[in-house]
Amino acid sequence: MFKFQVKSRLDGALARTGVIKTPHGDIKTPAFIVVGTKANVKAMTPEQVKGVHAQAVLANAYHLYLQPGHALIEEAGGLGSFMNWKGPTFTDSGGFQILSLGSGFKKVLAMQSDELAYDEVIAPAKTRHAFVDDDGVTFKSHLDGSKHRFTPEHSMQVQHSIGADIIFAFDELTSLHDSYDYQVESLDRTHRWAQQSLDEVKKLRKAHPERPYQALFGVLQGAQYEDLRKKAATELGAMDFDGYGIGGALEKSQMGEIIRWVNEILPENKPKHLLGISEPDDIFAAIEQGIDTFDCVSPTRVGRNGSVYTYDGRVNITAKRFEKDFNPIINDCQCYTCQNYTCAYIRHLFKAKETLAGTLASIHNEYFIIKLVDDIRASIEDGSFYTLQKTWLDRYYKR
RNA sequence: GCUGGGAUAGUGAAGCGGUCAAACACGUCAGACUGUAAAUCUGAUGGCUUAUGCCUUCGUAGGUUCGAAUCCUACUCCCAGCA
Repeated sequence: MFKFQVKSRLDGALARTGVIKTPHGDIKTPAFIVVGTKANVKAMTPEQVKGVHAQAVLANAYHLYLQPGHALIEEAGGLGSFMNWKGPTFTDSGGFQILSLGSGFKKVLAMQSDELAYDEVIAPAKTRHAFVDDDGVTFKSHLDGSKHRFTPEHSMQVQHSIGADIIFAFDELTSLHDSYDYQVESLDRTHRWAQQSLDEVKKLRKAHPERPYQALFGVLQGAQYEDLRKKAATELGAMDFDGYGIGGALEKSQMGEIIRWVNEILPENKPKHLLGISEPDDIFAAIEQGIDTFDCVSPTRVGRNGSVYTYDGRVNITAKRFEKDFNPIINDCQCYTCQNYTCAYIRHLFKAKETLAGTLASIHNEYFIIKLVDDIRASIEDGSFYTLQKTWLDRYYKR
């Protein structure tokens, strides 16, 4: 069982609200999906994840394949049961690791930061852990250096074993520093892999009719190029996916535009997921252009590293000025952290390297981003989206 | 009291005649983080500063030397052993 219903739309824009129905529950969209790469949201218990009003969790097939192994998760009754998360789950295909273990680039580039020449910044072959060929990717495990190979079929089998409600086709995530010719070649490969992923998933569904339906999302690449992005939307849009993921490296300033290019072409009755994005300005831009869900490591990663969201921007809570600040991070924030702890205490925990620091900061950050998306959803329903966007972002980026 | 050993920047600790404002670690300060090789990484850290610049530092006070954190003398304090 998998279904997506659009509930309301924003006049004259692609933004909408809706519901994704999965075997493990509904997701009200737009929704922020919390990342739990290794079958846990770092530094948070599932109760805490629920407490920040997360609707779903996204794990990673590559990591779980390496450890503890997808077969074990299957034996445990699937991802949700294994990790004690009762709601909907997603898994990423492992495609992102082609970038992060391969060329090793930043995924999002701010405008002027790409002045460096390709060979000045590209990871040299000897330090790479991922190598792409036409049929798949050979990975060197980041855990022990052992060699592993992912093909579209293999990724689907792994994700089938893990058993998330929504899974992603195996794709190649290129770097913005790759040449146009390479982007063309890579996009063709990703589209072949998309078809192979789809075929394999259909086969697996047929072979295991007793299993809950796993929705498969195709992933659009094409980097910063309009023609390639539109090609991706046209070709994948014609295929029988349950939804779409928009992926790839992109220039921050282009984000909304890229999403609009593809969402104007993709079938509008299918959910669109933006992979790996959660900065507030990006969230507004994405939702405005019709994104229904997105996931990101940022709230937990940044939180564990001492950075917390406020309405006036993100701040490092470890800064000296919080030493004697006995207020919560945000005065009227309803999250567990702000309801119970002061900046001074959280700063102390970070300075003392106590693990509770990362937990409290992650709780706050996840709550903050999820609440933002919840507020945006409400603003689409009552038509105040643009007002919220302007007032919210003006304040956040004022500094 | 005697005999050894030692005192170096916020802390620990290298250095034992010049290339020393002084390695390294920790700490401190600041910054970064967008499908998690991330509880990680980067930078600064004597003062003044744009500085390949100046000033003040290696327990204290003298001395030797062109030149001393490094050698000598005295003193102060610390540690160990012996009385």
